[in-house]
Amino acid sequence: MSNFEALFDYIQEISGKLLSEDDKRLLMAHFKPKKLRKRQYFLQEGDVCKYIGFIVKGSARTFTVDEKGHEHILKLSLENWWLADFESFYLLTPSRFNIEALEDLEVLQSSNAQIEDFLKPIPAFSAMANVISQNYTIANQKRMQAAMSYTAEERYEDLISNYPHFLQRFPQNMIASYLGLSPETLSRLKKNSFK
Amino acid sequence: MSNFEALFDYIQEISGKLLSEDDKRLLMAHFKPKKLRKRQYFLQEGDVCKYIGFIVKGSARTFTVDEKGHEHILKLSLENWWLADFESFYLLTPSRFNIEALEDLEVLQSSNAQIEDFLKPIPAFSAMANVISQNYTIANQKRMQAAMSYTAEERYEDLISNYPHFLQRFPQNMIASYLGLSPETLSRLKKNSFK
DNA sequence: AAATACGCTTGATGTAGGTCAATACAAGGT
DNA sequence: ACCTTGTATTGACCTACATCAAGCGTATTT
Repeated sequence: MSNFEALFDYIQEISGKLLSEDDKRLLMAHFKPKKLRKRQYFLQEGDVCKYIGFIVKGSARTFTVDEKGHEHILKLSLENWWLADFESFYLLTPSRFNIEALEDLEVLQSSNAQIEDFLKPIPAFSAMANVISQNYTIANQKRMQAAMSYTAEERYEDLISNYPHFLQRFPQNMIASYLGLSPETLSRLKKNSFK
Repeated sequence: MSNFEALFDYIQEISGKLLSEDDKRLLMAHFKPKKLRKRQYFLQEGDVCKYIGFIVKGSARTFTVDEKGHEHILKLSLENWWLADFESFYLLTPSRFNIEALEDLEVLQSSNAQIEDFLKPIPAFSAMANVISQNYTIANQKRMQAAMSYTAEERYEDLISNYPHFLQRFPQNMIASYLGLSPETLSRLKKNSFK
């Protein structure tokens, strides 16, 4: 038995609507619990992202590998976040991203086709989908602006104030990559900001 | 009389659905034509973005000004694109962005409240909204990845292949800012890639 | 038609942050 | 308990790109 309550609570909170017992049954029938151990991949570059996952427990990173072999983390994800490469998921194209568990991971996953099945019948779910897509658009806009206008130090301070728990959950080299910095630079930057 | 046909065509093409005559009347009643001359602002930093605009003719830039007074262009927009700071528009918070006409601009604009009025009644419109939000998410993901993983030159080549018409419509210094480069760097970069 | 502003290029110089390498320590696996 | 692997720090050096400044051609403005 897996924790569907986390998913139900999440949908109800984000959408501001209640789920009926039928809704819940429908969700339980279409979302499958899946466990990944640390280091396992939820998605590998080149594969189509067939599933979207809701994180019940654990953490993950979404990253690319460039031609020089360097990794770039685009997203760090925790409990109550969705896990997917949306481009690949929506368009069914091969993904350029890897998604890897950073801690043992429990997700509830569902396929593109199945999601369509309850977008219409469950009003709370489609309301949630709309809110999320708004939030994503906003977050992306902010992140893009930060990447363009802020210095490394400002971006780090931004992270501290917006996602303070990241510092506890993710090692510093992951944070550095997420900020677009080398681990050395982040280390130095922290030292200087403390004097 | 203004060109609503462009808007109708756009909605129908993106959504894959037809608009009824009633739909069209509803849209015409709620979207108002607005003209801006080159250099005029569609949105100013600090104001709430009350309107979303559909560009019928012309072009615009969305940019921020940092504390050193430097401008950073986040978006360049042309015909058949939507114009808004979605964060401000959705949440009704003061915007950090400016949106300025780069050429004489004709838009069809509507307020947040009015948009809600036809999200439900016009199926083609809500289908379009969903597709657009998907496209935005995808485009943002790509852009973020490009900003993190690519060099200046790669980003420029990316732009050439994805938006070749940008080079005709926007001056080079705007392109540079959009790519996160100084105008001098872009100029040099072009010279080198031609040998 | 003159005056002004704007956009592009080129050169000289500056700097934020990357790369490489060494060390130290903590954590997991067997 | 040992060995391996991952993570953080620090120093020396490097590079991509920014900044500053000057010159030039082409639009705009008056």
